[in-house]
Amino acid sequence: MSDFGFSKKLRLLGAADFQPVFKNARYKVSCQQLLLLAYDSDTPFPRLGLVIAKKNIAKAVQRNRVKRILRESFRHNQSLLPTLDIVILARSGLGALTSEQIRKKIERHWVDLIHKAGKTSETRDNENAG
RNA sequence: CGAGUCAGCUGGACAGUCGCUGCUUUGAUUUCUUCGGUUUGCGUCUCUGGCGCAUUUUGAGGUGCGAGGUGGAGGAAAGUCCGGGCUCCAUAGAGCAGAACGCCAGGUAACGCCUGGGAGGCGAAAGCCUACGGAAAGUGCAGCAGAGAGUAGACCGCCAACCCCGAUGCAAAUCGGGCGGUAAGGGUGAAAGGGUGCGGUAAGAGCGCACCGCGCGACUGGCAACAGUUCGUGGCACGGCAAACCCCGUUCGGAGCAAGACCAAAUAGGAAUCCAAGGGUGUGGCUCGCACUGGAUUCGGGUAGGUUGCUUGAGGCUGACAGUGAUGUCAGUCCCAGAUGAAUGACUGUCCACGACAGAACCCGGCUUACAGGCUGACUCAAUUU
RNA sequence: GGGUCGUUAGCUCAGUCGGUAGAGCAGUUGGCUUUUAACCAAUUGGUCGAGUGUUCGAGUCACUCACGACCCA
Repeated sequence: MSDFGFSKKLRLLGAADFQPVFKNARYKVSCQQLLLLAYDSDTPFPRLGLVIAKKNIAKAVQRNRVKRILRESFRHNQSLLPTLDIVILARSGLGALTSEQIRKKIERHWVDLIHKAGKTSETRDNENAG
């Protein structure tokens, strides 16, 4: 397996994978058009799930475009990410942005997520040690 | 040249790197799993053998993994407006109700679609548009305005012949009034009960006649709708609205792949058979019919999730033949998305006309709506310009 | 994906059989009251979601489109 693949192992499949992330969303990163939720994964690699509601992005072409950009960005940056189950929710207005704008937004969110996960894991390690 | 009409095609191209997914070939025999053989041991029985359990080894297949090959959104995939296939409800049947359609003929699996023809309308033409059956079966509707709105109607106007009264007059007659006559003109309205002309008359009027229009009948042509420089006949009797009810003809059972089938954690709400009642439910109502609720007896049911349905089909392409055409028949050839938290993309480079609307979700046939541009063919030409 | 329904004043809703679109609340003005609220009176405000058609005339009838809501494993 290369460092840039995106097989079914790296996706969240079914409600069983999604529910823990929604219920105990330890890490949250958001902006006006995007919301990222994440929780520690059971697997030794990060996993991605997308929730793109028809209500928020009406046209199928726009929904497909957004999903492709988000998946592609995850695929390229997966080796940098901590081992989390990540759910990305689209909010209304995302479909109006250009592909370049969405790519920049999600890359900024990856960085934020790495920082947050790093800090909390440190504090947790300290608690465990003490 | 330019303007326009119709029909059809196309919907950025090429190269490299990375990525997703179906199918297929192949590798390693690492994960899980199904079926079969083999070795050894134990148990058991109807004991030269069979069966069961464990174990050894091996073959075939599935699944996951690696590598290679190959396929991977649309003309509208959309809206869900119609029609089918398919699936379940009884095998989808009978009557009523309801709905849809509606010039004629043909095509089709079927249609509200398509083709050809007719009629009416628009245009200079090519051509385009039309829910286009019946108002001489019935019931209705038409506010306001207007005298009158449907087997008509005297507001203004026109007339004063006939009849009656009065005045003048010898009388003829004239004037005024009454009883009236009149649908040509004005006015109202969306709509006022054929049109034009001549005759006729007190003034008028299909009252009469001619022509036009209309109705009915015949004849001719056409499968028919319908048409006619045809003939006869009727003074016209028959105004509009059925996207008002309705009548006539034709068609239609209901629901949908989230249909349905299979495997099945959890949980216990059960399932099958028999019996009684005819209340409740079912994908519109009633009848028939089916299932459930109730009681008894006997043992298995099926939510999350998964698998399947799932792509070879009224299929595409090419040719021949039949037909004005839609289309059909025959022959050859091809396999052309099948995802399921949901694939067909990202980046880089080059080129040009600098890329619109937009993403399959069971599958087809249509219709409708959205759409940057580009290409091809056929046809028309009034005015203007050359 | 499939099915069902809705759109009328700033808001919540009427509008039967086609004939000049109403009610309540809100707003504005005036009155009452020392003032506000309440009350009383008057008044403003509508391309009837968009377009096309039928009709003399459409909120209403028909068709096309847009937007919104709900249901089905």
